[in-house]
Amino acid sequence: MAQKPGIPKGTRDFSPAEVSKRNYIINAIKRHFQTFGFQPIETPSFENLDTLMGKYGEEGDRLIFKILNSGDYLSKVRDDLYQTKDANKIALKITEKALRYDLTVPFARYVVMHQNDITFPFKRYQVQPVWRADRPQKGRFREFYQCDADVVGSKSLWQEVEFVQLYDAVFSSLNLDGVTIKMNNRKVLSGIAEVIGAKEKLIDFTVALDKLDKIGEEGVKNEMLQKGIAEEAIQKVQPLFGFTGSNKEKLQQLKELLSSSEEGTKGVEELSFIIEAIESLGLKSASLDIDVTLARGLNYYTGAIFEVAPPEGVQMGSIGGGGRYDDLTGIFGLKDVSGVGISFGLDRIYLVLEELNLFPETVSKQLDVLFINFGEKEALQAMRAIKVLRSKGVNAELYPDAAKMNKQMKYANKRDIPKVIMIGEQELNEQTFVLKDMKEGSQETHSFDHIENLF
RNA sequence: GUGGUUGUAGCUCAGCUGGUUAGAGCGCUGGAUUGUGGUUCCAGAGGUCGCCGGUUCGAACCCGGUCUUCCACCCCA
Repeated sequence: MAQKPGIPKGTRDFSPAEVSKRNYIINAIKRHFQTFGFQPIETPSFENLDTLMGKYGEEGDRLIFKILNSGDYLSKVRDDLYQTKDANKIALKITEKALRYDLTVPFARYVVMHQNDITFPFKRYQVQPVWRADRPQKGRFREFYQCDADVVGSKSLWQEVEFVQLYDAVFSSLNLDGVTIKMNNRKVLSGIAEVIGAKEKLIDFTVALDKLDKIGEEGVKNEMLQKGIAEEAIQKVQPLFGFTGSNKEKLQQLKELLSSSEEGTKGVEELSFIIEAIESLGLKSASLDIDVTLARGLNYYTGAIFEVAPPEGVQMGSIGGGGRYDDLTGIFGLKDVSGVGISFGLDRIYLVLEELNLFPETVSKQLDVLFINFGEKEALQAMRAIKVLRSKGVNAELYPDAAKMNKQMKYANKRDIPKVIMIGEQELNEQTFVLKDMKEGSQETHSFDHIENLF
C-alpha cells in the first residue's frame, strides 16, 4: 500500500528556483558579514535541553522542540510522577536534547566552551536553521533560517553603529530600499517604568506598549490597567502615545521625561551616540528611527534593541532584529562579557523580495545552453563542445536521449534555456554547428572550431 | 496553548435544498509536424471527493472525531 506523502506542518520543500533565490539572499548577507569582519561558525542542530531551557522565558520554553530519549525512556519515570500526568515534569525525565531555538544561545554556549581559543572581541556570523514548535501563519514557520552576526567582548557603542550600517548595506545590496531600522534601548524602557513607579511591572508595561501600532492607544492603556499598572502612572507616559518628530526631537523629549532616572538617562545617551554617529556617516537606503514601543526579546537584551520593518505597504512582520545583552554568557559561567548582535529573517526577506518583484532575472537561470541529441556520433561531437564550454564556466548539457527534436526543444523551452546548439549529421560532416536563440527564434551556423568563442 | 478557517484530477477551482456514470481551465502523454520550442487543432490518460466513524434507501454535500491549510490571539524572525 502506497502511503500518501506529506511533510510536517510549518516545514517546506524548496524547488530549484526557490533555492537559487534563497542562495541569492544568503550570499548577499554572508558577503557583507565578511566585509564587516565577521567569521563563520556552525553549531549542532540540537543542544542539551538544559542549555536552552529558561533562556527564552516561559513562552519560549513551550516552543522548544524536545527530542525524545532513545531506548526505554519511560522506565526512568517514577510511577507516582507518571500518574500525575504533569506533562512539563514528565518531559524533563524523558527528554534531554532539543532542537535549537535560535542561534544566540548556542553562540553564548560556544563562546564559554571555547573561551581559551577565542580572541576577544570575537565577531562571528552563523547561518543555520532553527526550530520552533509554534503554530505557523504568514511568514512564520516551524523550521526557518536565521542569519546572525554577533560581537562579544566589547562594550563599545561603535558596534551598534556598525550593525546599523550592516543592515543598511545588506538591504541596499538586495535593492530592498525603504526599510526602517527601529531602535530602542532597554535602559530607556527601564527608566520609563522607574519614573512612573512601575519598575516591577517592566515586562507587562513594555509588552503592552509594544502593541501600540496594533491595538491603538486605548487598547494599550486597557491592557496596562488590566496588568495592574496605576491610572496615574499611565497618565505620566501620555507623551509616548503621540511620540513623533525627528530622532533629535524624540531624544529631547525622552531626556526631559527621564531626567530623574539615572538608568533612563544612560539609555538616552546611548541612543544619542548611535543616532549622531549614523547621521554623520549616512545610510544608503535605510532609515533609522527611534521607537520607544519596541520591546521584543526583553528576556536578555540590556541595551540597544533593533528591529527592521519592511518598506511601507508590505504586510509583513519584522525582517530582522537584534540588540545588546550584557551578560548572556553569565548563565554559562563566563562573567562580564558583553555581546551585541543582529539577525536577518531569511524566509521573510524572501517573501518581501518576492512580493516586490526584486529578484534579478538571472538568479533562476540554471543552464546557458542545451545540445540537441541526434544520435551516438553526433552526441560525441556535442560532448566535445560541452567539455570546452564547461571548462570556460559555461553551464552546458546534452539532452541524454536521441528523442524527437520536438520533445528536446520543448524541454529547452520549459527549462528556460536561452540557447540551443544542434549538431546533426550534416553539421558533423561539415564540422559546423547551428546555434539557436530560443528567445529570438533565430539561428545561424558556425564553424565548430569557433565554439569556445561563443560565450 | 486559545478561537476561527480550509481540504474535490499534477495545479487553480466548479459541483444547486443529499439523488444515476463527479466536471472545467491549465498542465501531462500521443498525434497533426521523421531537423525546430513558444501559437493552434485533434485524441488520450489521470480522482476510494484529506482520513476514520456515524445519520440515511442513498453522502463530495449532513453530524462527530482526527490530520492538514490559512488567519487572528499569545509570542515571535
